[in-house]
Amino acid sequence: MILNLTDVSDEPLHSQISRQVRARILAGELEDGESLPSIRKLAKDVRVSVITVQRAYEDLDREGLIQARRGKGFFVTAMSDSRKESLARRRYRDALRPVVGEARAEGLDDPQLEEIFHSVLDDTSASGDPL
Amino acid sequence: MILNLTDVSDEPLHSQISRQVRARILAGELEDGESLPSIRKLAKDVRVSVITVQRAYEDLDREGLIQARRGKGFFVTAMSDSRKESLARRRYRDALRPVVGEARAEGLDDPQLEEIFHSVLDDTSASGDPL
Amino acid sequence: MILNLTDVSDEPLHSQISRQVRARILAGELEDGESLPSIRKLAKDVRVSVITVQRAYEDLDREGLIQARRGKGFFVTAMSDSRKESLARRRYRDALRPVVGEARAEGLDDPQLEEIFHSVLDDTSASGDPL
Amino acid sequence: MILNLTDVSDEPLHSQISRQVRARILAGELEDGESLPSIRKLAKDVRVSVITVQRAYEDLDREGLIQARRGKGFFVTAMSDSRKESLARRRYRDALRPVVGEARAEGLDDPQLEEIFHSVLDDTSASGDPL
DNA sequence: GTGGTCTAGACCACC
DNA sequence: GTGGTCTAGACCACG
Repeated sequence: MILNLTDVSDEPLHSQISRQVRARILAGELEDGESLPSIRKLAKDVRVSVITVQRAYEDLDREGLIQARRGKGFFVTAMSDSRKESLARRRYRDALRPVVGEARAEGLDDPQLEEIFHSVLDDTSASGDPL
Repeated sequence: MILNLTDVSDEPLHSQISRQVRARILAGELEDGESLPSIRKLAKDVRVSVITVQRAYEDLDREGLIQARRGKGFFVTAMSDSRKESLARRRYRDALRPVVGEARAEGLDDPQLEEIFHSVLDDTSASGDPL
Repeated sequence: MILNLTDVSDEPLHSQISRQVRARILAGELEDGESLPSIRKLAKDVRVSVITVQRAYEDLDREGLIQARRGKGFFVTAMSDSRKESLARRRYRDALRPVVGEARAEGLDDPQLEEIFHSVLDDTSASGDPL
Repeated sequence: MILNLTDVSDEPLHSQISRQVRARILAGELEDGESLPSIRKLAKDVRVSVITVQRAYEDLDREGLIQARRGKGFFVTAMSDSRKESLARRRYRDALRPVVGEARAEGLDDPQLEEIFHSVLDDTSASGDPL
């Protein structure tokens, strides 16, 4: 598995890992029941400590997106597409709320918020994987 | 000055302070040239360490929103309304980009992103100060 | 023999096997002297490794519930009903003690412990095989 | 804070720690808002690694029993007594269910389950802190 | 081979 | 001082 990691970010490494794996699961790029790379293998591949990958997987496990099977490794939890979409929507909504709230507090009104939202949609629509 | 601060949050205290002061400046609630509470007074009012307020003011100073006058304290930088709006727009845009990027990576398409964006606009429009 | 096994559980597979076989022996569902499925057959039936079944049988052997006869496989040890009951009581008691101890440490008093105990008895009395 | 830890148990150290701290919180022995020993201090006191204590606190934090305050340490979350009791009841109930289920599967009937339950209550009622 | 736990030691941001 | 993150290396149970 290929991940884009950087240590010049505020975001902890384990969070970068879990975020990117989560995106692939929710987007359906990883099939239900598909096995994830083992902790050790992924750690080696992306050049981080075993524990860092472990924390990332732990987080996804707690979210219910992946499951550890004894002695076999981690596997993508079976979920309906609508369940995946629902999770993605909730995450997006939760992330959006404070952004909109702060922009409003800084004096922007709804038409402005909309206009800029659309320009961001357009700017980024054609780009490759943004993670 | 009244600020809503909490120490059970991921956001550092100094950042909570600078964010709320910044919002008032950009929203025009603090007049150009108006003096800000002294570091010591604000620290006392909001019950945080002097150094925490200092750090918040430093951040705003670096952004150019406030200016220190030797021996007299900090003052709101004179800025045109369009300049303020431009700053707010840029901040909003920069905050929005990764949120939209991640939601797209998780499989949401533009109509979904729009729909949820509007529902967030509606949900939060009538609320009080969201900071 | 039909067993309910899952590898997404904290309980090791071999322990799930030995637990379910043990229950059938103590409940009298397996006759004294009855032969158990061979290690290989059971492993095939329930889709686990031979070594996993082996380990389960070893545990039961050590407990004296089953006995290996050279070249013939494993057989249920002959035991009186009262002996079986006594073993079941002891296991239950040993499992109960820490549960009660922890609940007490968390502030529950005896009437509460009793009330919840009875509600659990009622809740689960009509259920099917709980293993 | 004094904790009873043993490394000859199946239970991981961090779980022993969180379990004992949890019991004190739910039993009301630690007041709302009271500060817990710092991770480093407790680690030193009970002679385990800093990380082991950190995991224990992390678990309690996720359960909502304690909260980290930036730069100040961990504090007991304010909770009503009924909330505490409710949490203790749920934990007890969840722990009880599989114990009763297994005993039933091993052939014990309700009068037997009750009788032994009461004998366990009596046996352990006068004992000191069982953790 | 797999994940789970624990260790010692380090650096960072925050207060 | 505090907690948060990361590292390298170890041992264990499980399959």
